[in-house]
Amino acid sequence: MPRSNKSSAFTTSGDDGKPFGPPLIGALLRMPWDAVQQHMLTRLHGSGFADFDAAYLTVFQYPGPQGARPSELAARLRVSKQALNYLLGELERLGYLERRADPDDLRSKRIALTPRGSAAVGVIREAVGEVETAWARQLGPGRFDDLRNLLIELNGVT
Amino acid sequence: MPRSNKSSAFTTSGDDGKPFGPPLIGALLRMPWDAVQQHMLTRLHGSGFADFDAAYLTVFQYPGPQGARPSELAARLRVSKQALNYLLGELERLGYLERRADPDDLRSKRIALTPRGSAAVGVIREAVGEVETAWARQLGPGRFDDLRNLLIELNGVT
DNA sequence: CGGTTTGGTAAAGTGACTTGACGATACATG
DNA sequence: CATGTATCGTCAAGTCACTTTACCAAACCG
Repeated sequence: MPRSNKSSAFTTSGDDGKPFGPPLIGALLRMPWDAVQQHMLTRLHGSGFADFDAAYLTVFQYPGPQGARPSELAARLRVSKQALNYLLGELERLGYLERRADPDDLRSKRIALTPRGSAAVGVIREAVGEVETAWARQLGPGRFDDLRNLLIELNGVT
Repeated sequence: MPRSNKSSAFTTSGDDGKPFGPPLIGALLRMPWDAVQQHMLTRLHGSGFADFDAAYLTVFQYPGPQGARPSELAARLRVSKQALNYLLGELERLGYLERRADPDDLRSKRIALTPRGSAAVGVIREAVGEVETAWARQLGPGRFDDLRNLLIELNGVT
């Protein structure tokens, strides 16, 4: 996030004496999103990846950095290529990935996950899966599928 | 947003030759959330609040800063009180709010929105409402209500 | 070929954070 | 009442994920 995990507002208090309005759609999306993020970090830190900082999650956003060129990935993540390169340097230093020469273009590089990086990806997936399981149990499986399908449709629009 | 509009990952690419998995629940929540945030900022910047930075949205998170004490708000937002105080200083300098003495506790302050601050809150609400309207039209009104209700139930759990 | 665009990087600066320390007020206990 | 302790806001210094500016080298384009 940019700064990583900080972020934003979605609805606000009533002024003065007035009662609050109901939570609006922004807050409703943000809060479970925060919960997913938090669970991913907790599981990473407890699985041998204590050096995995919240900021690095940006790089691993769907569909992940594997095989991408730094410029392309920076554009996808909407940060400058310098900012991304800083994060890639940290991740390379910690052994999560490597920047390899691209045989097809001598100017370019390709990002390759190391075994350690792939293992971290596995933990992230597990963590997300655990959250999905917990939510499915809470809502009931059919209704969780409804939620997922509605979100997929919404993402298609956005 | 922290950092402003950047943020985090939720699912990742398949390694090497394998195909990608489907978008997981994290990504599905993050993407429309980003869209809401972006629309709020766009509307603010186009409505006389060009100096409203993305970082300030943090302070206006539901249910907003009105009447809160800085320490309490910092705890709610999970940032240090120093970090919040920095943002409050900026927002006070720009005329969005004031920190007033608390008559009940001489150590404490209370945050009060200025008219300008309340106007910005109004624009934020409008912006969220516009997004809701657009999504309701896309999904159909009944299905948008379903989405909202599922999210409310999920937030009740979290 | 020569001019322009594209990919990565180095350098310097910014701003939203952090931790540490502090004085002032509130509160709890003897 | 006195005295220790917890809490409030703030100052100061440092960190780090960014940004803008500037480059060089390779690719592409006529």
